[in-house]
Amino acid sequence: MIDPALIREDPNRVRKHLVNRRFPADALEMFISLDREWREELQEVESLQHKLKTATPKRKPTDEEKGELSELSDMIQSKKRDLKSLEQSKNEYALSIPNILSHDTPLGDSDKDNVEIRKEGDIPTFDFNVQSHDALAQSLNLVDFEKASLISGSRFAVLKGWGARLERALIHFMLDMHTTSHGYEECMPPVLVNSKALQGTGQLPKFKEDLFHCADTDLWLSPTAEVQLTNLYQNAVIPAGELPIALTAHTACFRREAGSYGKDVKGLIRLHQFNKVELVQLVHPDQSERVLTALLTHAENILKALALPYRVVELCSADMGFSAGKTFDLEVWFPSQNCYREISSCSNFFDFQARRAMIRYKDVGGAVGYLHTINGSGLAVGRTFAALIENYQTKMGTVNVPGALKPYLGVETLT
RNA sequence: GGAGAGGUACCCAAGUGGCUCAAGGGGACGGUUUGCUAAACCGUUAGUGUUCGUAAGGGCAGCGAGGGUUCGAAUCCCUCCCUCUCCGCCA
Repeated sequence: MIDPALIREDPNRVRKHLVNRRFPADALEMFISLDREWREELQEVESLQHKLKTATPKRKPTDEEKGELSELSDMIQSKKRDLKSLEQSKNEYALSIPNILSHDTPLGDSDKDNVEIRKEGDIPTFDFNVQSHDALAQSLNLVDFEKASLISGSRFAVLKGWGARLERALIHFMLDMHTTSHGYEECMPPVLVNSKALQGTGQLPKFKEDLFHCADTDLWLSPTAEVQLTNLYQNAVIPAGELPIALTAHTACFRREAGSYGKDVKGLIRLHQFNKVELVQLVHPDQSERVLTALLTHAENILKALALPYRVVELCSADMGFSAGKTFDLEVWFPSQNCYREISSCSNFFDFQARRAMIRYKDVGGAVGYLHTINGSGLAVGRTFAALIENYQTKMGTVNVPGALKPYLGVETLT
């Protein structure tokens, strides 16, 4: 949620952000008019409430007094109902307005206008025809898509044998690096979350078609551990001295992928269920810009340790996620596709999520404010798996194990 | 799933319709005393959200959440959530 005071004081600035995002302004305009109406009603109700409070005697009132007070009380009650419904729809619209963009966000119309910041690592050259990761994985018996569709349908995978081992090794390796070298605390949260948590990080109310919902309950399959880790602190007031809070978790993540028919239908790139190691930091507002850079480095360090070529891309105004104010994507090289594909997305949300989830900090002086949240994938495990086997494939159709993973896998080659 | 007991502020806790604009402890903070500490004593401890106001400063809300009854609700009624104990089932 963006600061309602900002909308009241400078609506044009907010309108401009929506234009830059190529985002419709309906919700904003509705909010502005409902908010005005709500505040007028609120003042009236409160002054009537004050009147009732001061006029109510401490002892049994006379019948005459009772009549007057009763009338006043009825009026308050009906006005309160109006106020409540105004407030509800006002809040609904407020929750549907995306975050303000960072001052330095590049402007653009689509993902084509994202800005490449730098490239890292050497793109491997092959003196044979490279195989796609799904062909490789199937020929090496690392994964079985047919069996997965038998039990779960399309866009699921069963990892087997060395495939399962490799996935587990990657998770283990990533968590080890983030906990021992980058200072994150490891967490194992539930993967079922309630709608309040999803609202806190911005998945609800707008994007429920992207989520799996458990029938007859208020439980949803979390699409990213960002939801769990960030919302651990909902309604908290954290002493500034305890910041930053840095958490990492491996979880399964679940996405409907509605509207992505025909996209990445083969392989491990786009599944309904995938593993991800997530990085989340809760920081003092002064620190968020610096911490985003640091967190990006933490994600990059995984790619560097695995010696996978990648590039850093800054998202432009039109491609930015709903809750994010500034985002860097990491894109890893896929030899078979001859292009870079997203493997991590690292964002600064400023106080947007903190406002929704009511996560605040308290300074030594006692001043309370919304803190900033930052998160990123460190990394998407399935995509790392896919990139790894493609980049490390050999002429014989086997896969060399990168040095960093040998302690976890105990073999030099997957055959 | 069945049966019971709970949820009050940083913590413990009193409080079954108006004498409570939530008692009393503990802790924390400030002070008196003191060579220093402790003890004792005195004081502060509702934080927060929201709204009005340039501000100073008002108002309103707030006893797990949401509704209701009432002139008036922590207290009565309804729905829901969470915690604990026992039973059943289960990895």
